[in-house]
Amino acid sequence: MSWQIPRVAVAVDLAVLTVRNDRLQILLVERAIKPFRGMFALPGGFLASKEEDLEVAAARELAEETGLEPRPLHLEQMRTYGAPDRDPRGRVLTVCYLAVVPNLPLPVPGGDARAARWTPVDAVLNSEVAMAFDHREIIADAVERARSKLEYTTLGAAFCAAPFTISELRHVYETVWGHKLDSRNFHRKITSVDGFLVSTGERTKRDGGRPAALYRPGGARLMHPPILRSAGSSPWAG
Amino acid sequence: MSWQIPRVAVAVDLAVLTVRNDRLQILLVERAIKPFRGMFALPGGFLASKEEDLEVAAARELAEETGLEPRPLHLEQMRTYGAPDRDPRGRVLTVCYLAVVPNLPLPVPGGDARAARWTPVDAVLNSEVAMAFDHREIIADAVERARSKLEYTTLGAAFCAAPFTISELRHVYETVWGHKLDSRNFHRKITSVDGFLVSTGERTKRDGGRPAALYRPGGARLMHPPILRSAGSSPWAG
DNA sequence: TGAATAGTGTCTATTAGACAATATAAG
DNA sequence: CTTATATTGTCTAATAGACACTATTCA
Repeated sequence: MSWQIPRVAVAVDLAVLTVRNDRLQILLVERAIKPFRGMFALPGGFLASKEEDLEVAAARELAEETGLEPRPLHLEQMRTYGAPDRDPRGRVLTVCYLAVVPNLPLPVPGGDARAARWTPVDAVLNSEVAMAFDHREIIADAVERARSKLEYTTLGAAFCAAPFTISELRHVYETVWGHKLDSRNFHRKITSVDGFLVSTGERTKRDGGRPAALYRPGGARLMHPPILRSAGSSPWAG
Repeated sequence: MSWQIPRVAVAVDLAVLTVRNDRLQILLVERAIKPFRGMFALPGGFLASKEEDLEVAAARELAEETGLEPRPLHLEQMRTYGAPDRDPRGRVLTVCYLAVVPNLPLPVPGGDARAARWTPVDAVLNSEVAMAFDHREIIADAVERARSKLEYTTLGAAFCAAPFTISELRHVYETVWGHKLDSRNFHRKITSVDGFLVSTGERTKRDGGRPAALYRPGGARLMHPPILRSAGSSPWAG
């Protein structure tokens, strides 16, 4: 079976999203080598060996390129990009993964990690950042996937470091969707979804204002019925 | 860039779904060659050349293996499967596509087409059919994807040959979801979604019963708000 | 006390689901 | 007419969204 079958290089790329400074941001690396040198790209790389599993490669790249540990709360395969001309070096298929992480300290360049930086997705989608390959379209897909999944899954919790408050979770929704939500209706809705949040019994110590209850993610992955983003929202002011 | 990068064989597989004889069915081919010979598999195959686009390969395989023409109303990339041991011949990555087609005449084997047959997905998922590779899991993913997409997209129309009636569309929903829907509420809901259906002005000639209005698919791809499958349904009797 | 944030209660417009009633065909 | 299917209408329970109000902290 190995005679005339074409074999292609396979890469794994990561769209790592977080909410940081009131903006949805994505982790980018500056390319140090030739095609698109000096431009920005998604962290990723070729399979380490012919036997490496895709998910393993994705987790490895995330750690290698960014120093991010422990593993993200959420890592899912998104889509495979395979246009014949997407890489000037030749045919490269890239299997893209969507990762969602809390607002972590910026990884320090050096060592194994390349220079990785958080960049607001708006800047990328508005073409204010020079992107390598077809990575701008990939990022657009990733953002839309994340926005959509907030509606009907518990993905939002993956943006929050546990334990977190309902306000923090709402802030994630508002930032990713780009518009304000009513805090009281959001509170009622979220707490009514079975298995989304588990109360820790603890409360925040605030500097003014009533302390908020702290939660960690529950086991539920799907939210039913969903929170739909289109209806009943005020325009974003932040 | 071509020195130590591992290169792998890339295949494209198709999960082609239709509604036929009141059941959700999938197109399978019987394997004529060695790994898993005599077992059933999804139609598909390796990239024809190192330059072939993935979507093009998917469309080509569909025509080649099944004789199905013209192209399906719906063809979308679903997921890439890449477990290192999923193919005993060596590392093979398969990019899977979900296709949805109307109830077409069974393709005739012979010529370019291999022996392809429609098989109820229940039989596959209940392990009543011997499946090659990891194709049973792929089919489970495809079925879940289709069930889910009926909720919030206009995918259901892709199961119907235009022009079609609202009853035919409802029958698709009932068959894919496995439970009855209220015909009157369904009618009201579907016709209220802007761009889902376009009336042709024609009506069916029935053999008893009021003639039904005929529609063709509108341009809309998303349905908002969605029709959720969990709520308010009577158990399936057919 | 006042400012700030968390959380609960209430009202209303909309929607989903059950189901009655009417419309239009074939025998 | 009866049977069969399509389509419209009506009622009701549940839900989403707006928003008043209470609760609990800090200064």
